Amino acid sequence: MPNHNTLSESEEMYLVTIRQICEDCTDRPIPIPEIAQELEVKPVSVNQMVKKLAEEGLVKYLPYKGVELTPEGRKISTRILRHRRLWEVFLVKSLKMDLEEADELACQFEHSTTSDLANRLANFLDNPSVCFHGLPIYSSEEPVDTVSGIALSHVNVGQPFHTVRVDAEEDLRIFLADQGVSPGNPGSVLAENAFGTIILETAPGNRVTITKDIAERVIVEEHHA
Amino acid sequence: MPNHNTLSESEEMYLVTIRQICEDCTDRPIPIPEIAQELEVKPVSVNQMVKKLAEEGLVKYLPYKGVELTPEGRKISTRILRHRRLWEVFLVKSLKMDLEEADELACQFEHSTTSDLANRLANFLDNPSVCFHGLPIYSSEEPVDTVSGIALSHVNVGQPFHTVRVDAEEDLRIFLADQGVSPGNPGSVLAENAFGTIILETAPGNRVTITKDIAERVIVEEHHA
DNA sequence: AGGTATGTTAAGGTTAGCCATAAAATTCAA
DNA sequence: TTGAATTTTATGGCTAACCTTAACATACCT
Repeated sequence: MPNHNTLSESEEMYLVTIRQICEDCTDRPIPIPEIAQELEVKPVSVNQMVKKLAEEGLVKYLPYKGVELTPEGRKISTRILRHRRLWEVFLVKSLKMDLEEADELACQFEHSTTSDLANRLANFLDNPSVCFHGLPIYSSEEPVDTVSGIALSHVNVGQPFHTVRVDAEEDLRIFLADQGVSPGNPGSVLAENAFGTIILETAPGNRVTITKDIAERVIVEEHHA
Repeated sequence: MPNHNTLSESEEMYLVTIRQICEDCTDRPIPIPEIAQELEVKPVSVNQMVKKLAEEGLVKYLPYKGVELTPEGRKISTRILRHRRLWEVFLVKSLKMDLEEADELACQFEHSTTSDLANRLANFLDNPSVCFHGLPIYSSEEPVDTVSGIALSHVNVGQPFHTVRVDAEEDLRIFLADQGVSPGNPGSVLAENAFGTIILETAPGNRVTITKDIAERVIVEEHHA
């Protein structure tokens, strides 16, 4: 039972930093030296923090590759950003503060903000969908692309889905992307055969066959109803 | 940069505790053992904290008598209570939170709340005069010291004054206090020389030389005819 | 004066957390 | 395969706070 309510400010900083690098680029793992540069600390320090976060199940560390957020880590960083941005909106919109001061305070307040409070605040503000920087204010429902993500290898035949993440090295990611299997892209499982492969359709008429062990590394979200 | 914005949570707790005992009873000095009991710590710990608060000019300590708030300490504890209670009102009234949870959060938020923010919040809430416990929400008017206090570096030669506050880290505060430059203590400026230092007399025959950049951090009130 | 209460000082222990250097081990990549 | 990069471990330092015990010092009051 990871204790996510007790993240230090520093842990939150690391998490959010990773999250934001993730968002800028795509889903590649973030190398430790890159995080170190961003936060202006030595790589070894990042290494330790990453180890800590990994123990808490918030990131997945692939040595020599980099760091990526687990669904849990993604959820938490999402929550942090949601809370910050809600406060920002409140401070700017309701209290007419300067954006810059508001951001600073929002960051402070976030540390003491429970999900319940955030929901109340969101409601009070008429559930804004973006902050004053134009960045999204995620819903309190766990953001689609994360919590409900499951491995493609576990998706039933006939099930439509869209890809959320591809846990693989660059070559494989590019190969899959070429076939239409990349974050955001929809698809459906046409069939599953006896040789440990599954057949997808990633666009009308565009069929792709991949092995199950590759499918295990493709995280998708199923389309329901 | 007043030292007063950088009180630790514990310092705030002590200050508010003293304040509240003061309000219950009248203006008698509060004995240290009483504070110790209230906060469930040993008297010696209170002694140290009181010493610290006294150095910062927030309380006046009368050995064997007790502690009382200085105007500055009163002002700060007032501000803390104001901020807490404003948050309480916002959380309960606008966000419909339970009073108990609201109080807890209000206490957290108060630590990051600037006067400016509090004023905006008060305004937003139509300047409530009591919180949900029926306790007063003090106004933001802050008299005395702030207005009349000026940096010792700006005091003219010959001018008598008394020290109001020393905006400095502990070592320097102690050093200055040893020389007679501490909140409440009088003095006068004897001379100013070409080396960027000034000479004070803090007691008959007791002369002190300090640099101007230190003097900049000593806030005093001038004695006018 | 003498006991009790209170104050003071010195020294140390604790918690919580971060970051760093150095050196050894491993992996990567040309 | 070999040098460069990366990782890991072990150690240490540092900040910021707070609280405590022990021992000594002082004041208060009868």
